[in-house]
Amino acid sequence: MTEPTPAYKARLFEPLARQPASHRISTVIEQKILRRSLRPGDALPTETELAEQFAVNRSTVREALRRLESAGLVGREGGSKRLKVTRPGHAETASRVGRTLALDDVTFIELWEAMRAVAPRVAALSAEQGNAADVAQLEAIVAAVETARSADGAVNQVVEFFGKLAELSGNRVLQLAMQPVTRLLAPSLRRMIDRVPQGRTRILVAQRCIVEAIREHKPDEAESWMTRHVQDFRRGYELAGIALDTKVGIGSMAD
Amino acid sequence: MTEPTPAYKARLFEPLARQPASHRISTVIEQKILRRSLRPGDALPTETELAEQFAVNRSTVREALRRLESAGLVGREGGSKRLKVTRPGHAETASRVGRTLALDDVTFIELWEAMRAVAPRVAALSAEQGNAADVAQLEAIVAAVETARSADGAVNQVVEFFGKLAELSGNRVLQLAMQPVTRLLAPSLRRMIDRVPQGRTRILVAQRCIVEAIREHKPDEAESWMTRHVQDFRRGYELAGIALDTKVGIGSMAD
DNA sequence: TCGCACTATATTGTCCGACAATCGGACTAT
DNA sequence: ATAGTCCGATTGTCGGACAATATAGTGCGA
Repeated sequence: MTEPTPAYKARLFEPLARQPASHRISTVIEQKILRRSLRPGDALPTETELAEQFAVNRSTVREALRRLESAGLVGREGGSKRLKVTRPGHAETASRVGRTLALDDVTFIELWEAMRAVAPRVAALSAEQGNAADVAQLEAIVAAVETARSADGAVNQVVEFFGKLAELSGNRVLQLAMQPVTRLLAPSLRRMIDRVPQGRTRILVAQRCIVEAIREHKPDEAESWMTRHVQDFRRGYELAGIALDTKVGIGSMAD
Repeated sequence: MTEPTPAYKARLFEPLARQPASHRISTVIEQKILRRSLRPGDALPTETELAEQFAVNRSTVREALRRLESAGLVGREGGSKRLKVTRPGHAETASRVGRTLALDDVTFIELWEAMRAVAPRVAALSAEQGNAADVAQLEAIVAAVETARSADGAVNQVVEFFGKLAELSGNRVLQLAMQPVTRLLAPSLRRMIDRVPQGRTRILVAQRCIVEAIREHKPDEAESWMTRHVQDFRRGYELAGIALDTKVGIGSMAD
């Protein structure tokens, strides 16, 4: 599946890659950025200059730039005209991951498993790191979950809760891992809340316990509460009578 | 931090978004793909046709296409000329995530925490799912780790091991989460092996135990062995005298 | 009728030159 | 200092052009 080479025929030569100039150009610039020769904030040369330096037409340069732009490696700040080197924002990367997963028809249970793996550790780390201000922010979100009038609003706040938690953990890897998962899980959560009336209050209880554990810097408690919380989510989902292998849709991709 | 508006001055109007035509075009096509009007495998119209339909110049269409190409939403199969709709490959998405993290100067400890969260669950799931053929593949990789002559070779095989494990788990979310992490962790592992001679054999022992647990369908054992394995990795790292907050570099981005 | 070489056509990658819109400054008047 | 004006630089888009080559026919031989 991951091996494109047919096993029955050893290939002597790779198909020599004659990449279009535009592609090679974007690769060169990309490398410069990844190797920090070009640093975030630096302005790129103008299109005309680049065209001269690479000795190609400006149109060719532009195609390369569009590619880098889409990769999030360059972009504009404000209404500016010049392109600058930017570091790909987490939000954008996360949304790209979400897209990949959604197009892959991942199922609820796959997302849930990821949640089960990551969320408890995130909670534990947050309990180690969190300070009073952080806890206050979490409490604000929990309050918003409670008072949200629409189910959609509540769901969004729950997503926020996890996002903030990931932020508090101080771990950008876990943060980036969690973001697409929660976003894709949101529609499922929405349906679950609709069909299981007590679901929302159970969420609130769990959140309060987690926040409490974080406030008191008890990682183990935070972790175990989060574990229970995630388990609960699945149970609610089953209770709602939705199949675990339901494909999550694109509904949540609100770029 | 996330609020660019100065607090002291309420902004009355949003900056009105004048998107370039090429950008709007790529968005339109992207939406068609995400909403499954265009499905993977479908061929896009030719550039000339698109230019006619959108009533723009071909150059403009091309810029839009480069954007989509970079997003992994369209691409070519083989040496083909026509662009086809493709689902963004996991490999590509994973490498993009890796890039984002690397440019963010994530530290060893952050990656390790992610590993700690995900890997044990992956092992457990694999133990539930794995069949004899899968186990054989894992054993092959373990053997390769043992017989690898160069340290680099061994490290690559270890990465392979985790990759295969993630594949066996049948969970594409965890698979996608794990891939960038292991790849970014590879150089650290390399250095660790260099400095801690017994590291390699410890890895082998752990891998054997994990494979054994998978063969016998014992998720709990697989999980706890993996937990120990990951803990061990960290200990080896500390033993090697490398700071836990060492930034991982771009070294592993071998696109 | 099938398979294969060969040709014609379509399509892409790149180039050239052009132009309107507008952004960044410099310079000026209030 | 602020607002108004002017100008060069830069981007976004356009139209047309051409070589290279993938694709589709087309015809030929078995």
